[in-house]
Amino acid sequence: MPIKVFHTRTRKKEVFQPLQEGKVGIYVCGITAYDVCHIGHARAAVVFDVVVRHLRSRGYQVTYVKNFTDIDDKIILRAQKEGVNFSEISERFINLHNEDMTALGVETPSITPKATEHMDDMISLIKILMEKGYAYAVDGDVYFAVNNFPQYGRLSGRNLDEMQAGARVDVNDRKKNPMDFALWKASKEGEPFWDSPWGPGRPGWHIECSAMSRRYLGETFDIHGGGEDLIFPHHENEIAQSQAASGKPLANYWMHNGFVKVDSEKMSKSLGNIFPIREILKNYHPEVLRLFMLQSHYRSPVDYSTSSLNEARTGLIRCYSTLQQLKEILEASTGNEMQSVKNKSQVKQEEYVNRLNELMEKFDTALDDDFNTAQALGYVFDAVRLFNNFVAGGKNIIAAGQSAVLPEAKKAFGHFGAVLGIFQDDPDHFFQIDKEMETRKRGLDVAEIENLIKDRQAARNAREWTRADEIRGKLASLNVVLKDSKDKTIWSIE
RNA sequence: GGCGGCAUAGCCAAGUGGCUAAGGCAGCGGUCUGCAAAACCGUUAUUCUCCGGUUCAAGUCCGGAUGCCGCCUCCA
Repeated sequence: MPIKVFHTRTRKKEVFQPLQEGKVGIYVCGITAYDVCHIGHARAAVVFDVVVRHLRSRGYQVTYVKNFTDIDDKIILRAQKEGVNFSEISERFINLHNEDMTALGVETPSITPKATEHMDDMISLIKILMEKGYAYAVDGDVYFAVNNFPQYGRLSGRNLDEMQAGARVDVNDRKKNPMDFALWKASKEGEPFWDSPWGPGRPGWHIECSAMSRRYLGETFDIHGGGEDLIFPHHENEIAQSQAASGKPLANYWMHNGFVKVDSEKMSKSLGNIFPIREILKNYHPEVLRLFMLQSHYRSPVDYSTSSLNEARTGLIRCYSTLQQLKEILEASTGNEMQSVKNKSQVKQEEYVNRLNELMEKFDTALDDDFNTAQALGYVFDAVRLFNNFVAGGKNIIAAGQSAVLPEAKKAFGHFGAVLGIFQDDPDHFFQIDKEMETRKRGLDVAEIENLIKDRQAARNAREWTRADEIRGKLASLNVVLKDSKDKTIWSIE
Protein backbone atom coordinates (compact mmCIF):
# COMPACT_ATOMS: atom_id res chain seq x y z
CA MET A 1 0.00 0.00 0.00
CA PRO A 2 1.75 3.17 -1.12
CA ILE A 3 1.71 6.42 0.79
CA LYS A 4 -0.29 9.15 -0.86
CA VAL A 5 0.36 12.83 -0.42
CA PHE A 6 -1.85 15.73 -1.47
CA HIS A 7 0.28 17.97 -3.62
CA THR A 8 -0.66 21.63 -3.50
CA ARG A 9 0.34 22.35 -7.08
CA THR A 10 -1.67 19.56 -8.71
CA ARG A 11 -4.39 19.70 -6.01
CA LYS A 12 -4.49 15.93 -6.05
CA LYS A 13 -3.34 13.09 -3.89
CA GLU A 14 -0.28 11.59 -5.48
CA VAL A 15 1.61 8.40 -4.80
CA PHE A 16 4.65 9.31 -2.76
CA GLN A 17 7.87 8.36 -4.48
CA PRO A 18 11.00 9.49 -2.67
CA LEU A 19 14.07 10.55 -4.63
CA GLN A 20 16.15 7.94 -2.88
CA GLU A 21 14.70 4.60 -1.93
CA GLY A 22 13.91 4.50 1.77
CA LYS A 23 14.91 8.08 2.46
CA VAL A 24 12.92 11.27 2.78
CA GLY A 25 14.10 14.85 2.90
CA ILE A 26 11.51 17.27 4.23
CA TYR A 27 11.72 21.00 4.81
CA VAL A 28 9.11 22.92 6.76
CA CYS A 29 9.05 26.67 7.25
CA GLY A 30 9.47 27.45 10.90
CA ILE A 31 8.65 30.52 12.90
CA THR A 32 9.78 34.09 12.80
CA ALA A 33 11.01 34.58 16.33
CA TYR A 34 9.38 37.85 17.37
CA ASP A 35 6.55 36.68 19.64
CA VAL A 36 5.28 33.63 21.53
CA CYS A 37 3.83 30.79 19.48
CA HIS A 38 0.08 30.43 19.23
CA ILE A 39 -2.17 27.48 18.44
CA GLY A 40 -1.70 28.11 14.72
CA HIS A 41 2.00 27.41 15.11
CA ALA A 42 1.07 24.44 17.26
CA ARG A 43 -1.05 22.98 14.49
CA ALA A 44 1.64 23.26 11.85
CA ALA A 45 4.16 21.74 14.24
CA VAL A 46 1.88 18.86 15.24
CA VAL A 47 0.82 18.14 11.66
CA PHE A 48 4.34 17.79 10.35
CA ASP A 49 5.45 16.03 13.50
CA VAL A 50 2.90 13.32 12.73
CA VAL A 51 3.88 13.28 9.05
CA VAL A 52 7.47 12.59 10.03
CA ARG A 53 6.53 10.08 12.74
CA HIS A 54 4.40 8.15 10.30
CA LEU A 55 7.02 8.14 7.56
CA ARG A 56 9.52 6.84 10.10
CA SER A 57 7.14 4.19 11.36
CA ARG A 58 6.81 3.07 7.74
CA GLY A 59 10.54 2.57 7.67
CA TYR A 60 11.77 5.72 5.96
CA GLN A 61 14.91 7.40 7.10
CA VAL A 62 13.72 10.99 7.38
CA THR A 63 15.81 14.14 7.43
CA TYR A 64 13.52 16.82 8.75
CA VAL A 65 14.68 20.42 8.48
CA LYS A 66 12.74 23.24 10.12
CA ASN A 67 14.25 26.69 10.17
CA PHE A 68 14.12 29.71 12.43
CA THR A 69 13.81 33.17 10.93
CA ASP A 70 15.90 35.11 13.40
CA ILE A 71 16.37 38.32 11.44
CA ASP A 72 13.36 40.18 10.10
CA ASP A 73 11.50 43.51 10.22
CA LYS A 74 9.26 42.45 13.08
CA ILE A 75 12.19 41.25 15.15
CA ILE A 76 14.03 44.52 14.55
CA LEU A 77 10.94 46.51 15.41
CA ARG A 78 10.48 44.72 18.70
CA ALA A 79 14.16 45.04 19.53
CA GLN A 80 13.99 48.78 18.94
CA LYS A 81 10.89 49.06 21.12
CA GLU A 82 12.58 47.22 23.95
CA GLY A 83 15.91 48.89 23.32
CA VAL A 84 17.80 45.64 23.00
CA ASN A 85 19.82 43.86 20.35
CA PHE A 86 17.72 42.00 17.76
CA SER A 87 19.39 38.73 18.67
CA GLU A 88 18.14 39.03 22.22
CA ILE A 89 14.59 39.04 20.86
CA SER A 90 15.11 36.14 18.48
CA GLU A 91 16.91 34.05 21.08
CA ARG A 92 14.21 34.68 23.65
CA PHE A 93 11.41 33.58 21.37
CA ILE A 94 13.30 30.63 19.96
CA ASN A 95 13.75 29.40 23.52
CA LEU A 96 10.09 29.90 24.31
CA HIS A 97 9.20 28.13 21.07
CA ASN A 98 11.36 25.18 22.03
CA GLU A 99 9.69 24.99 25.43
CA ASP A 100 6.26 24.98 23.80
CA MET A 101 7.23 22.27 21.34
CA THR A 102 8.65 20.07 24.07
CA ALA A 103 5.49 20.51 26.08
CA LEU A 104 3.41 19.55 23.06
CA GLY A 105 5.44 16.41 22.51
CA VAL A 106 6.69 17.63 19.15
CA GLU A 107 9.91 15.85 18.31
CA THR A 108 12.85 18.10 17.54
CA PRO A 109 13.52 18.15 13.79
CA SER A 110 16.77 16.65 12.54
CA ILE A 111 18.18 20.08 11.76
CA THR A 112 16.96 23.48 12.97
CA PRO A 113 19.02 26.07 11.10
CA LYS A 114 18.90 29.78 11.78
CA ALA A 115 18.95 32.41 9.05
CA THR A 116 21.72 34.47 10.62
CA GLU A 117 24.01 31.46 10.60
CA HIS A 118 23.65 31.07 6.84
CA MET A 119 24.55 34.48 5.49
CA ASP A 120 27.22 33.06 3.22
CA ASP A 121 24.82 30.55 1.75
CA MET A 122 22.30 33.27 1.02
CA ILE A 123 24.82 35.65 -0.47
CA SER A 124 26.25 32.99 -2.75
CA LEU A 125 22.77 32.02 -3.87
CA ILE A 126 21.95 35.64 -4.68
CA LYS A 127 25.21 35.86 -6.61
CA ILE A 128 24.17 32.93 -8.74
CA LEU A 129 20.83 34.59 -9.43
CA MET A 130 22.63 37.80 -10.43
CA GLU A 131 24.93 35.91 -12.74
CA LYS A 132 22.09 34.07 -14.37
CA GLY A 133 20.19 37.30 -14.92
CA TYR A 134 17.33 36.61 -12.53
CA ALA A 135 18.22 39.36 -10.10
CA TYR A 136 19.20 43.02 -10.21
CA ALA A 137 20.65 45.41 -7.68
CA VAL A 138 19.39 48.92 -7.04
CA ASP A 139 21.02 51.18 -4.45
CA GLY A 140 22.07 48.31 -2.21
CA ASP A 141 18.82 46.38 -2.60
CA VAL A 142 18.64 43.25 -4.71
CA TYR A 143 15.39 42.14 -6.32
CA PHE A 144 14.28 39.02 -8.07
CA ALA A 145 12.87 39.70 -11.54
CA VAL A 146 9.70 37.64 -11.74
CA ASN A 147 9.33 38.31 -15.47
CA ASN A 148 12.45 36.26 -16.09
CA PHE A 149 10.95 33.21 -14.41
CA PRO A 150 8.04 32.05 -16.59
CA GLN A 151 6.78 29.43 -14.13
CA TYR A 152 6.14 32.10 -11.50
CA GLY A 153 2.74 31.47 -9.94
CA ARG A 154 2.43 27.80 -10.81
CA LEU A 155 2.24 26.52 -7.24
CA SER A 156 -0.53 28.88 -6.23
CA GLY A 157 -2.29 28.67 -9.56
CA ARG A 158 -2.00 32.30 -10.56
CA ASN A 159 -0.31 34.20 -13.28
CA LEU A 160 1.46 37.51 -13.20
CA ASP A 161 -1.21 39.36 -15.17
CA GLU A 162 -3.96 38.34 -12.74
CA MET A 163 -1.85 39.27 -9.77
CA GLN A 164 -0.95 42.64 -11.14
CA ALA A 165 -4.57 43.40 -11.94
CA GLY A 166 -5.50 43.13 -8.29
CA ALA A 167 -2.12 43.99 -6.92
CA ARG A 168 -2.00 45.57 -3.52
CA VAL A 169 1.75 45.68 -3.37
CA ASP A 170 3.51 48.90 -2.64
CA VAL A 171 4.45 50.98 -5.60
CA ASN A 172 8.18 51.00 -5.62
CA ASP A 173 10.00 52.81 -8.41
CA ARG A 174 13.05 50.71 -7.94
CA LYS A 175 11.33 47.50 -8.91
CA LYS A 176 11.08 46.61 -12.58
CA ASN A 177 7.84 44.74 -11.92
CA PRO A 178 5.70 45.47 -8.87
CA MET A 179 5.70 41.72 -8.13
CA ASP A 180 9.49 41.61 -7.90
CA PHE A 181 10.57 40.76 -4.37
CA ALA A 182 13.64 41.57 -2.29
CA LEU A 183 16.51 39.13 -2.04
CA TRP A 184 18.68 41.56 -0.12
CA LYS A 185 17.70 44.71 1.69
CA ALA A 186 20.09 47.60 2.23
CA SER A 187 20.28 48.37 5.92
CA LYS A 188 18.83 51.57 7.24
CA GLU A 189 20.33 53.64 10.02
CA GLY A 190 20.55 51.71 13.26
CA GLU A 191 19.56 48.36 11.78
CA PRO A 192 21.65 45.23 12.04
CA PHE A 193 23.57 44.46 8.88
CA TRP A 194 25.91 42.02 7.19
CA ASP A 195 28.43 42.87 4.49
CA SER A 196 27.65 41.83 0.97
CA PRO A 197 28.78 42.59 -2.59
CA TRP A 198 25.85 45.04 -2.76
CA GLY A 199 26.71 46.83 0.42
CA PRO A 200 25.70 46.35 4.03
CA GLY A 201 22.26 44.89 4.50
CA ARG A 202 20.25 41.83 5.40
CA PRO A 203 18.55 39.05 3.51
CA GLY A 204 14.96 39.06 2.33
CA TRP A 205 12.73 36.54 4.03
CA HIS A 206 12.31 34.15 1.12
CA ILE A 207 15.98 33.64 0.29
CA GLU A 208 16.62 32.14 3.74
CA CYS A 209 14.57 29.07 3.09
CA SER A 210 16.01 28.58 -0.38
CA ALA A 211 19.54 28.81 1.00
CA MET A 212 18.99 26.58 4.02
CA SER A 213 17.04 23.87 2.23
CA ARG A 214 19.75 23.82 -0.44
CA ARG A 215 22.47 23.46 2.17
CA TYR A 216 20.87 20.62 4.12
CA LEU A 217 18.72 18.82 1.60
CA GLY A 218 20.25 19.68 -1.74
CA GLU A 219 18.82 21.32 -4.83
CA THR A 220 15.88 18.97 -5.04
CA PHE A 221 14.26 17.22 -2.12
CA ASP A 222 11.07 15.32 -1.41
CA ILE A 223 8.60 17.32 0.64
CA HIS A 224 8.27 20.99 1.42
CA GLY A 225 5.67 21.96 3.98
CA GLY A 226 4.19 24.91 5.78
CA GLY A 227 0.98 26.71 6.60
CA GLU A 228 -1.39 27.37 3.74
CA ASP A 229 -0.85 31.10 4.03
CA LEU A 230 2.73 30.61 2.91
CA ILE A 231 1.77 29.31 -0.52
CA PHE A 232 1.78 32.81 -1.81
CA PRO A 233 4.07 34.61 -1.88
CA HIS A 234 6.62 32.81 0.28
CA HIS A 235 6.70 29.39 -1.33
CA GLU A 236 6.18 30.76 -4.79
CA ASN A 237 9.22 32.94 -4.26
CA GLU A 238 11.27 30.09 -2.86
CA ILE A 239 10.53 28.07 -5.96
CA ALA A 240 11.47 30.99 -8.20
CA GLN A 241 14.78 31.55 -6.42
CA SER A 242 15.82 27.93 -6.07
CA GLN A 243 14.75 26.73 -9.47
CA ALA A 244 16.16 29.78 -11.24
CA ALA A 245 19.48 29.06 -9.57
CA SER A 246 19.63 25.29 -10.00
CA GLY A 247 17.48 24.70 -13.04
CA LYS A 248 15.91 21.82 -11.10
CA PRO A 249 12.66 21.40 -9.19
CA LEU A 250 12.89 22.49 -5.57
CA ALA A 251 10.56 19.97 -3.96
CA ASN A 252 8.59 17.11 -5.44
CA TYR A 253 5.63 17.47 -3.08
CA TRP A 254 4.27 20.59 -1.46
CA MET A 255 2.11 20.08 1.61
CA HIS A 256 0.17 22.79 3.39
CA ASN A 257 -1.74 22.61 6.64
CA GLY A 258 -5.04 24.41 7.17
CA PHE A 259 -5.61 27.19 9.63
CA VAL A 260 -6.78 27.27 13.18
CA LYS A 261 -9.70 29.65 13.34
CA VAL A 262 -11.55 31.23 16.19
CA ASP A 263 -15.29 31.77 15.81
CA SER A 264 -14.86 30.81 12.16
CA GLU A 265 -12.42 33.64 11.59
CA LYS A 266 -8.72 33.70 11.14
CA MET A 267 -6.67 34.48 14.22
CA SER A 268 -5.03 37.82 13.95
CA LYS A 269 -3.59 40.48 16.14
CA SER A 270 -6.08 43.01 14.87
CA LEU A 271 -9.01 40.83 15.93
CA GLY A 272 -7.31 40.16 19.25
CA ASN A 273 -8.17 36.47 19.08
CA ILE A 274 -4.73 34.96 19.39
CA PHE A 275 -4.26 32.06 21.76
CA PRO A 276 -0.68 31.39 22.81
CA ILE A 277 0.21 27.73 23.30
CA ARG A 278 1.55 28.35 26.79
CA GLU A 279 -1.71 29.91 27.90
CA ILE A 280 -3.73 26.91 26.81
CA LEU A 281 -1.30 24.47 28.37
CA LYS A 282 -1.92 26.10 31.73
CA ASN A 283 -5.45 24.72 31.57
CA TYR A 284 -5.21 21.59 29.46
CA HIS A 285 -2.94 18.60 29.24
CA PRO A 286 -0.88 19.08 26.05
CA GLU A 287 -2.23 15.91 24.51
CA VAL A 288 -5.71 17.42 24.66
CA LEU A 289 -4.54 20.06 22.22
CA ARG A 290 -2.92 17.41 20.02
CA LEU A 291 -6.02 15.26 20.00
CA PHE A 292 -8.18 18.27 19.20
CA MET A 293 -6.07 19.01 16.14
CA LEU A 294 -5.63 15.45 14.98
CA GLN A 295 -9.38 14.85 15.01
CA SER A 296 -9.65 16.97 11.87
CA HIS A 297 -7.89 16.45 8.59
CA TYR A 298 -4.70 18.49 8.39
CA ARG A 299 -5.81 20.41 5.30
CA SER A 300 -9.18 21.46 6.72
CA PRO A 301 -9.57 24.52 8.85
CA VAL A 302 -10.29 23.78 12.51
CA ASP A 303 -12.35 26.03 14.69
CA TYR A 304 -10.81 26.54 18.08
CA SER A 305 -13.06 26.99 21.07
CA THR A 306 -13.10 26.07 24.71
CA SER A 307 -15.98 23.69 24.14
CA SER A 308 -14.21 21.79 21.36
CA LEU A 309 -11.13 21.56 23.54
CA ASN A 310 -13.29 20.21 26.36
CA GLU A 311 -14.72 17.61 24.02
CA ALA A 312 -11.23 16.54 23.08
CA ARG A 313 -10.41 16.33 26.77
CA THR A 314 -13.36 14.01 27.40
CA GLY A 315 -12.26 11.84 24.51
CA LEU A 316 -8.72 11.67 25.81
CA ILE A 317 -9.98 10.77 29.28
CA ARG A 318 -11.85 7.88 27.70
CA CYS A 319 -8.61 6.65 26.18
CA TYR A 320 -6.57 7.10 29.32
CA SER A 321 -9.19 5.28 31.41
CA THR A 322 -8.63 2.30 29.17
CA LEU A 323 -4.85 2.70 29.31
CA GLN A 324 -5.05 2.86 33.07
CA GLN A 325 -7.15 -0.27 33.12
CA LEU A 326 -4.61 -2.02 30.92
CA LYS A 327 -1.75 -0.89 33.08
CA GLU A 328 -3.43 -2.09 36.27
CA ILE A 329 -4.23 -5.47 34.84
CA LEU A 330 -0.70 -5.94 33.60
CA GLU A 331 0.74 -4.92 36.95
CA ALA A 332 -1.64 -7.13 38.89
CA SER A 333 -0.92 -10.11 36.70
CA THR A 334 2.85 -9.98 36.95
CA GLY A 335 4.21 -11.99 39.83
CA ASN A 336 0.93 -13.77 40.33
CA GLU A 337 1.03 -17.44 40.12
CA MET A 338 -0.32 -18.54 36.82
CA GLN A 339 -3.63 -20.27 37.17
CA SER A 340 -4.96 -22.60 34.65
CA VAL A 341 -7.53 -20.93 32.52
CA LYS A 342 -10.65 -22.55 31.41
CA ASN A 343 -10.18 -22.77 27.72
CA LYS A 344 -13.74 -21.98 27.03
CA SER A 345 -12.86 -18.50 25.82
CA GLN A 346 -9.70 -19.33 23.96
CA VAL A 347 -11.32 -18.83 20.58
CA LYS A 348 -12.78 -15.56 21.69
CA GLN A 349 -9.37 -14.33 22.78
CA GLU A 350 -7.89 -15.10 19.42
CA GLU A 351 -10.60 -13.03 17.90
CA TYR A 352 -9.69 -10.05 20.09
CA VAL A 353 -6.06 -10.39 19.09
CA ASN A 354 -6.99 -10.59 15.43
CA ARG A 355 -9.21 -7.57 15.65
CA LEU A 356 -6.54 -5.53 17.37
CA ASN A 357 -4.14 -6.45 14.61
CA GLU A 358 -6.68 -5.49 12.04
CA LEU A 359 -7.17 -2.10 13.68
CA MET A 360 -3.44 -1.49 13.67
CA GLU A 361 -3.33 -2.19 9.97
CA LYS A 362 -6.28 0.06 9.30
CA PHE A 363 -4.69 2.76 11.37
CA ASP A 364 -1.51 2.65 9.30
CA THR A 365 -3.46 2.53 6.06
CA ALA A 366 -5.46 5.59 7.08
CA LEU A 367 -2.25 7.50 7.64
CA ASP A 368 -0.85 6.25 4.34
CA ASP A 369 -3.76 8.01 2.72
CA ASP A 370 -2.49 11.57 2.98
CA PHE A 371 -2.04 11.36 6.74
CA ASN A 372 -5.71 10.99 7.59
CA THR A 373 -5.36 11.29 11.34
CA ALA A 374 -9.11 11.72 11.85
CA GLN A 375 -9.82 8.35 10.36
CA ALA A 376 -6.86 6.81 12.17
CA LEU A 377 -8.25 8.11 15.46
CA GLY A 378 -11.55 6.45 14.64
CA TYR A 379 -9.69 3.14 14.74
CA VAL A 380 -7.98 4.10 17.97
CA PHE A 381 -11.37 4.61 19.59
CA ASP A 382 -12.54 1.34 18.10
CA ALA A 383 -9.61 -0.32 19.83
CA VAL A 384 -10.55 1.40 23.09
CA ARG A 385 -14.05 0.00 22.91
CA LEU A 386 -12.75 -3.40 21.88
CA PHE A 387 -10.42 -3.61 24.82
CA ASN A 388 -13.05 -2.36 27.28
CA ASN A 389 -15.35 -4.99 25.90
CA PHE A 390 -12.71 -7.62 26.48
CA VAL A 391 -12.16 -6.48 30.05
CA ALA A 392 -15.88 -6.36 30.80
CA GLY A 393 -16.36 -9.91 29.66
CA GLY A 394 -13.13 -11.57 30.65
CA LYS A 395 -12.34 -10.94 34.29
CA ASN A 396 -11.40 -14.53 35.07
CA ILE A 397 -9.03 -14.79 32.17
CA ILE A 398 -7.34 -11.54 33.06
CA ALA A 399 -6.87 -12.57 36.65
CA ALA A 400 -4.73 -15.40 35.43
CA GLY A 401 -2.57 -12.93 33.58
CA GLN A 402 -2.36 -15.28 30.68
CA SER A 403 -4.39 -13.63 28.05
CA ALA A 404 -2.61 -12.99 24.77
CA VAL A 405 -4.90 -10.01 24.38
CA LEU A 406 -3.00 -8.01 27.00
CA PRO A 407 0.39 -7.76 25.27
CA GLU A 408 -1.40 -7.23 22.00
CA ALA A 409 -3.36 -4.32 23.40
CA LYS A 410 -0.21 -2.87 24.87
CA LYS A 411 1.44 -3.10 21.50
CA ALA A 412 -1.50 -1.54 19.68
CA PHE A 413 -1.90 1.46 21.99
CA GLY A 414 1.86 1.85 22.05
CA HIS A 415 1.89 2.06 18.28
CA PHE A 416 -1.04 4.47 18.02
CA GLY A 417 0.48 6.71 20.64
CA ALA A 418 3.96 6.68 19.17
CA VAL A 419 2.76 7.74 15.73
CA LEU A 420 0.26 10.36 16.84
CA GLY A 421 2.34 11.62 19.74
CA ILE A 422 -0.35 10.89 22.31
CA PHE A 423 -0.67 8.37 25.16
CA GLN A 424 2.88 9.30 26.14
CA ASP A 425 1.98 10.09 29.72
CA ASP A 426 1.56 7.61 32.53
CA PRO A 427 -2.22 7.22 33.03
CA ASP A 428 -2.07 7.99 36.75
CA HIS A 429 0.02 11.05 36.07
CA PHE A 430 -2.35 12.12 33.30
CA PHE A 431 -5.34 12.01 35.65
CA GLN A 432 -3.42 13.78 38.35
CA ILE A 433 -2.44 16.62 36.00
CA ASP A 434 -5.97 16.83 34.69
CA LYS A 435 -7.38 17.01 38.20
CA GLU A 436 -4.92 19.71 39.23
CA MET A 437 -5.71 21.83 36.21
CA GLU A 438 -9.46 21.45 36.50
CA THR A 439 -9.57 22.22 40.22
CA ARG A 440 -7.37 25.27 39.75
CA LYS A 441 -9.47 26.51 36.83
CA ARG A 442 -12.55 26.34 39.01
CA GLY A 443 -10.89 27.59 42.14
CA LEU A 444 -11.67 24.42 44.08
CA ASP A 445 -9.92 23.28 47.21
CA VAL A 446 -8.55 19.76 46.87
CA ALA A 447 -8.25 19.16 50.61
CA GLU A 448 -11.87 20.15 51.12
CA ILE A 449 -13.00 17.80 48.37
CA GLU A 450 -11.06 14.93 49.83
CA ASN A 451 -12.42 15.57 53.30
CA LEU A 452 -15.96 15.47 51.95
CA ILE A 453 -15.17 12.19 50.24
CA LYS A 454 -13.89 10.79 53.53
CA ASP A 455 -17.07 11.88 55.29
CA ARG A 456 -19.12 10.24 52.59
CA GLN A 457 -17.12 7.06 52.89
CA ALA A 458 -17.79 7.00 56.62
CA ALA A 459 -21.49 7.46 55.96
CA ARG A 460 -21.40 4.70 53.37
CA ASN A 461 -19.66 2.33 55.76
CA ALA A 462 -22.46 3.04 58.20
CA ARG A 463 -24.94 2.46 55.38
CA GLU A 464 -26.31 5.95 55.83
CA TRP A 465 -27.17 6.31 52.18
CA THR A 466 -29.09 9.55 52.51
CA ARG A 467 -26.19 11.31 54.13
CA ALA A 468 -23.72 9.83 51.63
CA ASP A 469 -25.83 10.96 48.71
CA GLU A 470 -26.17 14.40 50.22
CA ILE A 471 -22.39 14.77 50.24
CA ARG A 472 -22.13 13.42 46.73
CA GLY A 473 -24.76 15.94 45.65
CA LYS A 474 -22.77 18.72 47.20
CA LEU A 475 -19.64 17.59 45.38
CA ALA A 476 -21.59 17.28 42.16
CA SER A 477 -22.56 20.91 42.44
CA LEU A 478 -18.82 21.64 42.38
CA ASN A 479 -18.53 19.50 39.21
CA VAL A 480 -16.78 16.80 41.21
CA VAL A 481 -17.80 13.36 40.02
CA LEU A 482 -17.16 10.24 42.06
CA LYS A 483 -16.36 6.77 40.92
CA ASP A 484 -16.72 4.07 43.57
CA SER A 485 -14.89 0.83 43.30
CA LYS A 486 -14.54 -1.96 45.83
CA ASP A 487 -11.80 -0.52 47.97
CA LYS A 488 -11.61 3.15 47.03
CA THR A 489 -13.37 6.15 45.62
CA ILE A 490 -11.83 8.00 42.71
CA TRP A 491 -12.87 11.52 41.88
CA SER A 492 -12.53 13.72 38.88
CA ILE A 493 -13.82 16.98 37.54
CA GLU A 494 -16.56 16.71 34.99
C1' G B 1 -11.87 42.83 -8.88
C1' G B 2 -8.71 38.01 -9.53
C1' C B 3 -7.72 32.91 -7.59
C1' G B 4 -9.04 28.89 -4.41
C1' G B 5 -11.56 25.98 -0.55
C1' C B 6 -15.73 24.28 2.29
C1' A B 7 -21.23 22.89 3.07
C1' U B 8 -22.42 15.28 6.13
C1' A B 9 -27.03 13.88 12.63
C1' G B 10 -28.13 18.48 18.45
C1' C B 11 -22.50 19.81 18.13
C1' C B 12 -17.42 18.31 16.19
C1' A B 13 -15.85 15.22 12.18
C1' A B 14 -14.14 10.92 8.44
C1' G B 15 -15.73 9.47 3.77
C1' U B 16 -12.62 11.37 -3.36
C1' G B 17 -18.32 6.16 -7.89
C1' G B 18 -20.79 0.43 -5.65
C1' C B 19 -21.70 -4.00 0.73
C1' U B 20 -25.71 -1.65 6.61
C1' A B 21 -22.88 6.86 5.61
C1' A B 22 -16.32 5.84 10.51
C1' G B 23 -15.21 7.98 15.13
C1' G B 24 -15.74 11.70 19.22
C1' C B 25 -19.03 14.78 22.29
C1' A B 26 -24.09 15.22 23.92
C1' G B 27 -28.96 12.36 24.51
C1' C B 28 -32.09 8.05 25.36
C1' G B 29 -33.07 2.60 26.97
C1' G B 30 -30.77 -1.75 29.37
C1' U B 31 -26.66 -4.42 32.35
C1' C B 32 -23.52 -3.40 36.58
C1' U B 33 -24.16 -0.49 41.34
C1' G B 34 -27.09 0.59 48.10
C1' C B 35 -28.21 4.60 44.51
C1' A B 36 -24.76 6.82 41.16
C1' A B 37 -20.37 7.50 38.14
C1' A B 38 -17.14 4.83 34.83
C1' A B 39 -17.44 0.72 31.63
C1' C B 40 -20.28 -2.61 28.54
C1' C B 41 -24.71 -3.75 25.28
C1' G B 42 -28.41 -1.33 22.34
C1' U B 43 -30.20 3.23 20.22
C1' U B 44 -29.96 8.42 17.77
C1' A B 45 -28.71 10.96 9.48
C1' U B 46 -33.92 6.02 4.37
C1' U B 47 -29.85 10.51 3.94
C1' C B 48 -25.24 14.02 2.96
C1' U B 49 -27.31 22.98 1.59
C1' C B 50 -30.64 23.47 -2.88
C1' C B 51 -31.65 22.64 -8.37
C1' G B 52 -30.33 20.15 -12.76
C1' G B 53 -26.99 16.58 -15.46
C1' U B 54 -23.54 12.14 -16.41
C1' U B 55 -23.81 6.81 -14.92
C1' C B 56 -26.51 0.28 -14.28
C1' A B 57 -24.89 2.98 -9.68
C1' A B 58 -23.19 9.78 -6.74
C1' G B 59 -22.40 12.40 -0.21
C1' U B 60 -18.50 11.16 -3.78
C1' C B 61 -18.03 13.28 -11.00
C1' C B 62 -20.06 17.78 -14.16
C1' G B 63 -23.04 22.54 -14.50
C1' G B 64 -25.82 26.21 -11.82
C1' A B 65 -27.84 28.64 -7.23
C1' U B 66 -27.30 29.92 -2.03
C1' G B 67 -24.28 30.41 2.33
C1' C B 68 -19.53 30.47 4.90
C1' C B 69 -14.19 30.90 4.70
C1' G B 70 -9.12 31.72 2.91
C1' C B 71 -5.27 33.86 -0.38
C1' C B 72 -3.94 38.14 -3.56
C1' U B 73 -0.02 42.71 2.32
C1' C B 74 3.52 40.36 7.42
C1' C B 75 1.41 35.65 8.74
C1' A B 76 1.72 28.47 10.68
